[in-house]
Amino acid sequence: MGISERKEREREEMKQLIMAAALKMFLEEGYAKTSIRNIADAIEYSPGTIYLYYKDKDELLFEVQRHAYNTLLQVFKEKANSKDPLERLAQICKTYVSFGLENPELYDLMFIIRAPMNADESQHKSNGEDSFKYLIDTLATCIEQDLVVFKDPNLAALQVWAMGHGLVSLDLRCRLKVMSLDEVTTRETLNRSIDEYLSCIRK
Amino acid sequence: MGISERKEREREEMKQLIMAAALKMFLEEGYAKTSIRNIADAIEYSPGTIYLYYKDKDELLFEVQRHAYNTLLQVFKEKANSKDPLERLAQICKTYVSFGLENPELYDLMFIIRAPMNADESQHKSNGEDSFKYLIDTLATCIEQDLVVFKDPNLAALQVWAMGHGLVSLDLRCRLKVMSLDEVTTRETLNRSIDEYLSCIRK
DNA sequence: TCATTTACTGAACACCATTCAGTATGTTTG
DNA sequence: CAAACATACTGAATGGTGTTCAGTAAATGA
Repeated sequence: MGISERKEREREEMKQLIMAAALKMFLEEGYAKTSIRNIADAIEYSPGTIYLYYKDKDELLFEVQRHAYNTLLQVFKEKANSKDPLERLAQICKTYVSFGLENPELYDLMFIIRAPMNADESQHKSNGEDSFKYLIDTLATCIEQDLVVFKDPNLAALQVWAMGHGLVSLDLRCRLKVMSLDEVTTRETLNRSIDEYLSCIRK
Repeated sequence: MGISERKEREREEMKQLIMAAALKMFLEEGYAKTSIRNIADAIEYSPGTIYLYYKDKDELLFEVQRHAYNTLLQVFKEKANSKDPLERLAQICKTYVSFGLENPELYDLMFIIRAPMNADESQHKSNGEDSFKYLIDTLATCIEQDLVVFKDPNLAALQVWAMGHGLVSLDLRCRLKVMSLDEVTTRETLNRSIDEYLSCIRK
């Protein structure tokens, strides 16, 4: 009997419907300003229904994050695929920063917002791991070929990520105001910082 | 007549009372979980009273931030005051990271939380500027004495800050889970990253 | 002493996330 | 086919939130 299969499929479709609406509204209005009621309104169901598919608002955010991490990985595979590992590393960094600046709300959901990485310990390792692995692998190749000053790919990846995330998140949180540079140059400033940093770690 | 002076003083004391209670509760419970009602309860006033002294919850947060930035600057002056500019730079970085790890809630309020830097454009330049200037000055001295690879103190400060902030905020948001290192070594890992980075930018 | 200003209250408003008794529909079983 | 059961969904209710504002009581000034 294919009924239970159909039910399962319908359930998955419903989860997708909710997730898509949530994503859209998170991006347009931000996580905090998007209420379960709003999402329910948007998909023309009652608020209670959403709780039949997601435990709470955080679980919904978690689902959206998973989606976003996959997106980032896809972008990496598209725009950071040079054969030359050093070049690829540069592409990864530039792509990461562009991604953050062009999708500020999405970046927020992925890397800055509090919930739900803190509470829920179990599953999250898998979340975003692939994108991070993409960076680690590239750095491992760089290290193998003796192109960078690093020795441990993990530590190297942490450092590179920290630099990228630091630049993007300081900008998104308007902490670059203290530097008083006009908006047009913000992006250029960040890119120059990345370039300077990369030339530092190059051997 | 000293009445208006006394009133002014009393007003300032009341603002301090509210701010102190807010800070305490922000640190203990976090910004989001601290309600105006809770603060009012703590100081034994009605919720409405708080709005006679602060426009809204964000303005209260802003006041707390101002306080926190001053604290950070004091810590810098205490623990990062070596005569040798390179040494001082290292001290600043280490102090910054320690400050973040030891005061996670405070760090959150200062650098990660959304409100209110975004909305309110006017005053915030002054906020935290002093601490940033402390870093810029140190880097300017390093550049003068040709000790680092940088040329522009502003860009240099941005990069150093980004690295520090990146490391701390990724840790606070549990994004280092992807690296699966035991807790004891987290701090050591961050310190080693800082050291490695500093040796990169040294000439 | 009396009018006015000031400080404060706390109920009310419009939201929020979440729960759950109740309903209505789809599915399985006798 | 009908009755029993399972599933999907509703929407009102609970206990919270930030914020406002009419009303009160005390301090001040005339």
